[in-house]
Amino acid sequence: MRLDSHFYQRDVLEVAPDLLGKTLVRKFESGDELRVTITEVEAYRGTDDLGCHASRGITERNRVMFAQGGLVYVYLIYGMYWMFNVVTSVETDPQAVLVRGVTCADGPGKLTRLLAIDKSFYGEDLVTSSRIWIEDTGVVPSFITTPRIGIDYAGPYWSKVPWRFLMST
DNA sequence: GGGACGATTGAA
DNA sequence: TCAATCGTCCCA
Repeated sequence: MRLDSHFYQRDVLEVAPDLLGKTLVRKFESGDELRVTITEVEAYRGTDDLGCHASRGITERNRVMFAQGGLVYVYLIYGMYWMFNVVTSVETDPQAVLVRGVTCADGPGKLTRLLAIDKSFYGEDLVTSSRIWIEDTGVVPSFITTPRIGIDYAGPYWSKVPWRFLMST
């Protein structure tokens, strides 16, 4: 069953771990569906979080983070990889979950390549989209947490907050 | 208008 | 350890 807006419009620290074990579905124009299980995510939370793109205020790139939960936030990194994020919480509260890993693709850049996700998905609504959405599976996997990856620039506190969630079963 | 820099990856 | 590669952001 497809996750609805209530699932997404909660605090990112609740949504992020809840996304583990869920099924990310990508439906192509050909009609083929690629279904993968989310295994690794990271939470980015508000303007105080120096690791979060929203920490420097609203910009052209991050504006969708300030919209309601359930929308897709996609951006290009290192000039070659698209990062797939799920916006959470409510309007004006900028939060997002970076999906870092799924079954069949063990990295954020690899999974967007596998699922053919690019800038055209910016602002896509996971609640109503016909080409990408997330389904509940009824499975509640156990998980572990670690600091987030690749954000040393965020300083000693924010670079070490244990907001990376990894499925452990 | 110009320069620095990534929420990464894969090869040396 | 290091290059690839370019849109975004910030300063001038």
